[in-house]
Amino acid sequence: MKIYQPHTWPQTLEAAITIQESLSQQVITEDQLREPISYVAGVDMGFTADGTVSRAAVAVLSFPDLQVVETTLAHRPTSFPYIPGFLSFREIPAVLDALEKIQTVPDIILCDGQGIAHPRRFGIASHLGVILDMPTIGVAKSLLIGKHQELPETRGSWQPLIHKGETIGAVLRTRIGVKPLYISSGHKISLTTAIDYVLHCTPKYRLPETTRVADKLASNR
DNA sequence: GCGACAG
DNA sequence: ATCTTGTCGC
Repeated sequence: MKIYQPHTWPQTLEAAITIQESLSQQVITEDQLREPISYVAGVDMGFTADGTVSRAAVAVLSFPDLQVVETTLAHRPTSFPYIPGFLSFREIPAVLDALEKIQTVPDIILCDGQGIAHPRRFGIASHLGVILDMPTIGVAKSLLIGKHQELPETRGSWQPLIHKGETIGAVLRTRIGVKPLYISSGHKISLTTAIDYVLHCTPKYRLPETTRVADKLASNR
């Protein structure tokens, strides 16, 4: 798919914050999808043992049957350290390289990490969504910010994630007896719709099939 | 000032 | 994220 290069990549946290505060104003948390959805994609990152090389993987699956239709990989030198709150600056460059190779343009992208459940409401899913101007969902395995009530053990149960009095996402149980997932709107999708799609993509395991396929490729296994 | 902290 | 062995359960 064709990628329109957005902004230049910052070299300081101060510059990164300026970008986040500016672009976060473009995030849309209402449904603006092209339905019916035919393809969903998952993106994930892996790094070489010494961390100097980033490896991005993209997996496009058909929807709703979830069959793998295409995968791509991209490598590039790691250029930004991991700093909580700034994950996108470390991972998006390589992700864009991998997405550029994709022939089957997905209708929704599930990202590893937060959407608007972020200090400045601009996690990696939102950042990628704004750059691509397409629907993205934040699917994180752990909490970055926010608080929530206890979650029932039933699959599909969820609780709103609250930060500074506002609902920024949801804690979702995709399987009984395992840790929940942290879901949030990335761009052009509402929280409830995002939850629906995540549940549809997790028929058997804790993580979405999209993420599992991309994960395996990114970890080089 | 003291903790918390996506991957 | 990555480094690591065995172990519990379907």
